[in-house]
Amino acid sequence: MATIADVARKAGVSVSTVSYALSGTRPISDETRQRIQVAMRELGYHPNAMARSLASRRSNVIALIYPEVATVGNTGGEFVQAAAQRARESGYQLVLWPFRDSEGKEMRNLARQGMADGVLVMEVCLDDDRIDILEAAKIPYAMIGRTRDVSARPSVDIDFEATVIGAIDHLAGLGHRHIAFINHSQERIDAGYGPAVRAAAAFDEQMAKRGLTALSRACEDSPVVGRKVTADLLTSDPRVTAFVTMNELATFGVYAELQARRLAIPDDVSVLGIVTSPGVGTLSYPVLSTMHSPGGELGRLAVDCLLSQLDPARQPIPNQLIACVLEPGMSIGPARTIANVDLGRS
Amino acid sequence: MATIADVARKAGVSVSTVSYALSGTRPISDETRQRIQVAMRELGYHPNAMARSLASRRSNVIALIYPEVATVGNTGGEFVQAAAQRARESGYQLVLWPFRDSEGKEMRNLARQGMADGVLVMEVCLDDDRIDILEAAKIPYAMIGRTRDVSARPSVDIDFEATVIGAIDHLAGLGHRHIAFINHSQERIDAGYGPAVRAAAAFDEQMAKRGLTALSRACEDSPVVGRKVTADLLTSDPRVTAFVTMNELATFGVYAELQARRLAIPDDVSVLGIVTSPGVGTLSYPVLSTMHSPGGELGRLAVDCLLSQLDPARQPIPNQLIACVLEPGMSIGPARTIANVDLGRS
DNA sequence: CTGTTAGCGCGTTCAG
DNA sequence: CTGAACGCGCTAACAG
Repeated sequence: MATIADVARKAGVSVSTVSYALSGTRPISDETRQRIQVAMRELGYHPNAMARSLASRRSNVIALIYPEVATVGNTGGEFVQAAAQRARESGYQLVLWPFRDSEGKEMRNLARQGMADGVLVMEVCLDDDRIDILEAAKIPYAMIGRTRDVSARPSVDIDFEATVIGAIDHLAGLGHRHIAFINHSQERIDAGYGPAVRAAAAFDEQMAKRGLTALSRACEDSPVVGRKVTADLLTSDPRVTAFVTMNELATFGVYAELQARRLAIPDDVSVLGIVTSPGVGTLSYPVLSTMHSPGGELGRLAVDCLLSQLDPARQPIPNQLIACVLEPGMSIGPARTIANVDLGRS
Repeated sequence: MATIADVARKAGVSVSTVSYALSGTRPISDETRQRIQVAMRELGYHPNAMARSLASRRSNVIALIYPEVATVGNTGGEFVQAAAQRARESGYQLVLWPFRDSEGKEMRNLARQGMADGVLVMEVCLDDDRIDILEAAKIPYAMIGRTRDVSARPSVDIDFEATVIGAIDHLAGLGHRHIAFINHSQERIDAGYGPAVRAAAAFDEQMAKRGLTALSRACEDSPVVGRKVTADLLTSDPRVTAFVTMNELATFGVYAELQARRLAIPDDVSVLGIVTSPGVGTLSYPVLSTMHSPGGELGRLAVDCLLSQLDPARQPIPNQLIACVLEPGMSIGPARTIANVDLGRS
C-alpha cells in the first residue's frame, strides 16, 4: 500500500502539499496538482481511512442503532438502504449497531471509542433512555421517531397527523361516517410506541372534529387477531362502512372476515391501510389501497439531520415530519347507506 | 477523552502494560491488572478505535455490500440483523456499502482505504465481476450465493437442491404426480440469478428422477402475472394438482386464480411456497405452507466464514449450504385423482 | 512479569 | 504557494 509519503516523493513535493491537494484546504498550483495526481494514479494510492480519522479526529462514520424488528414488509430495509446511500454520497459510511432498547449504556460506550461521529436511533419510544444517555454523553444523534418532548431534539418522523387526516378526508369525502381504526397491540401502545400512540390520538381527534363516529381498537399484529377484532367491530356497530388499519398483518384478517361475511370490498366496506410498506397492498385481492411509509425519504432525511450537526457549516435541519404516500388500490369506494348487518349474501 | 497514557500514569505503569492488559496478549500480574482497571474506571477510559486500528493494521470492521433489493418480505432484514449481531459478538462491526453490481471497482477502492478488513457480498450471480475484482485485489470476502465455479471460493448459500427435494418428497408422498413450478422471471434466470437457476435445475432433475411430470414456468414477480401463469398452467395441463412457487408475489396470484376457478386449497390443489420469508405464509388464506429462507442462519454463517479467513487461528469454514425450513400451513393436502378441469363449482 | 520506544499514515500548525 | 515537523492514541517489537 502506497502512503502519502510515497506520493510526495514521486511527485517531488512534500507530504503536506499532497495532503492539501487531497483535502483542498489550501490553494495548490495547477501544475503541482497535476504532478500529484499522476503520482497517485501510478502508485495506486488510496488514502488510509484510519490514519486520516486518527489525525482529523473524525471517523466519517455514522452508526445506525438497528433494532430487531420482526415485520413483514420492507420499509425498514428501504430506510436502511436509503440512509446508507445518502451517507455515502456525503462522504460517510453507515455502520450497524444491533443494540436492543435496553442497551443504551453499551451503545454509549461503543460511541466513546470514536468509531462513529454520530448515531441514528430507530424505533424511538415516547420515553426512551437511549436519547437521555446520548445527550448526557454529548454524542451527536438524530432520532427516527420522537420522544415525548421533542422540542429541541433532532428528529425525523412520519407525520401521523397529516396521514390520518388524509385518510379520514378521503373516506369522509366518499360519505363514510362510521369508521373503524385498527391499531397495533395494546401492549405496544402502553409501551409508548410512537406510531401507535400518535396515530390513534390523531384519529380520535380528527374524527371528533368532523362529527364522525370513530371506533378504535388495539389489535395484535396477526391476521387471526385482526379477523377477530374485525368481527367484533362489525357486530358492535353494524354501521361501520370503512376500516382504517395501521397493522399490516391484521389487515389480512380484516379481509378474511369481510370475505367470510360476504361483505364485498369496496362495495359494502372500504379498507385503507396506513403506515404500510410499499407493495403490500398488491398482496391482497382486491388490491388494498394504502398510505405507505416514506422509508427512503426518512432515511435520507435522518442522515441529513445528523450530518447537519456534525458539520457546523451545514444548514441545520429542523425537526421534520413526512406524511405517508397514498398508493391507490381497489379497496375504497363510496359508503353504503344501509347497515352492513342486513346485507348477508350467499 | 482519557488516553492510554493517562491510565498508565494513574496506575503507575507503562503504556505497554496497559495495552497488554487490554488485549491480554501478554501475562500481567493480578495486582497490576487491578490497578489498571481501577484507573480505567476512574478515568472513564475507552480505547480509541481509530488509533488501535491504525497501529494494529486491522479495522475490526467488515463491510456488507448491500444491494438495492425491492422485495416484500424481510429475509434480507433478518440476514443483516443476524450478521450485525454475530459480528458484534465476534468483536467486529458491520458497515453497509450500498454498491450496485456494476460498482465493483468503487467497492474495491473503498476496501483499499482500509476501513474494512473483509467484505460480505450479497446477491451473488453465477457470473459476478465483483468476486473477480475482490480476488484480484486479494481482499478477503465471503459471498452469499455462489458463482458458477465455487470450488475454492468462500461462500454460504441456500441449499436449493435439498429444499426442492424436500418440497417434492412432501408432495409426492401425498400422491401428487403433476407438479407445477413457478420461478422468478426469465430475465433473472438469464441474468444468472443463482436461486432461479439452481432451483429450477434441481426441480426438473428431481422430478424426472422420480418419473413425475414437471411443469416449470418463469414468472415475473407480481400477483397479476402469477395469476396469468397459473391460468396458463391449469389450462395446458389440467392434471396439475400441486404448485411449488419460488416467487412470493406470484404466489398471491396463484391463490387468486385458484379461487376464481373455484378450486379449493388444498382439497383440489395444493400450494407450497419455497424460499420465502418467514411469516408470509400467514398472509394468505388458507395459510400458505412454506419453506422459508434461513436468513438469520445465513447471516451468522456468512460472518463466521469471513472471519475464519481474517483470523488464521479460527477453523476454516467450508462452503456451507442450508436448506429452507418447512413452515406448515393449510395449503397442502392429498392429490385428487380427477383432473381439476372437471371440477368447476359454483 | 514490566518498561522504552519506534512506528502506523495522515492532518495541521508554523516558518518560509 | 510550499516544506518541516509534531502529534493523533495505540501496538508490538526489543530490552530488561
